Amino acid sequence: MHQVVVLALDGVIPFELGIPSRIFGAARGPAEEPLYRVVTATLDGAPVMTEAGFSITAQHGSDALAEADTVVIPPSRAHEPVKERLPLDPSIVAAFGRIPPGARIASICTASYLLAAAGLLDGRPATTHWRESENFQRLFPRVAVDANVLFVDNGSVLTSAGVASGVDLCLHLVRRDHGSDVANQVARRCVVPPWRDGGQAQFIERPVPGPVGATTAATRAWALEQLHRPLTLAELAAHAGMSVRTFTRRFREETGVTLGQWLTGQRVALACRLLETSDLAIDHVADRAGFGTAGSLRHHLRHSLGVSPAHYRRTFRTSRTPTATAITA
DNA sequence: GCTGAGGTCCGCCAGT
DNA sequence: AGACTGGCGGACCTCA
Repeated sequence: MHQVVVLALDGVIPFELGIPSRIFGAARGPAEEPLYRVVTATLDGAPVMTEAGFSITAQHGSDALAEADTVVIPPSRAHEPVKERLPLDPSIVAAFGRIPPGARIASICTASYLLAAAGLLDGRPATTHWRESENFQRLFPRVAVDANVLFVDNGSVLTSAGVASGVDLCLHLVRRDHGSDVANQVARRCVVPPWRDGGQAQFIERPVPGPVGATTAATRAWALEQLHRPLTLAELAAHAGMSVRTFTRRFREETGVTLGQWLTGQRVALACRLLETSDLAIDHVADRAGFGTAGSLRHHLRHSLGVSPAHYRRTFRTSRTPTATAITA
């Protein structure tokens, strides 16, 4: 079973600490079987004092990280030395070293400081609590900070904005692993919205070409300008100066997804932006985002976000407020 | 929801 | 020998 390890560091904030076990723990398969095992660990297995003044006793030490498929780090006081430009505590570095190479690592709120200090966010987009974004960007110029999103998914490394966006992040991971239906059920069980209303982008998915030096990066950037028209594998391979086979292989290695999945993800994101910011008819949105028909757009939007285009637009537009940025705080 | 055409993905394998 | 490339073909997916 997929194992989620929540790493509770000294001074952890109890609210965020509880989010992963609540969300992942509520995910059920067709026969009501749990889909995740969630365990909480501390660095040495000893109790830690929370930011709320009570201590918690976890049943695992950082050795549990070696068995993790997903590691979630809630915010704590542990990032304070990083803000003073001190190196990451060796015990945290050692704990990170135990995480298997294939595992995902996700931070909630200011825990993104720890991921950045460990170099996991270099050259990648990320987010953090909006009040910290300026300072974060100053400390980590190699990270592309976006304070206007609820979370950023880089495939194996994920960051979320303040506090409750941890819920959105965990729901996103459930959706990624098991689809919208399971994620929506979790949301219903936990009485939270399956996706968040708000005056800012709901999420971004691999928004920029991947690692620096990636050989398909220029072609991906080029493709982003051409989303409105049909793009074929052969055409993109030719643009990259590779055979179709090599391009397919490189693309998978560099992005973690296939070309088709990536294109669909980018087109869904573009359609969402058009739905949010324009009054274009649905079939015009479909056309501009490169979906052949409105039916195709509907299919993909429902698959990715669990809602229809009209529903998405209605929710987003009616909830927009001038103080929207405060919603993620 | 079904269907057929065309596109995509990826294991396999030979060539460099 | 080992790494990389690219063609082939069958399974699978997407779209209208």
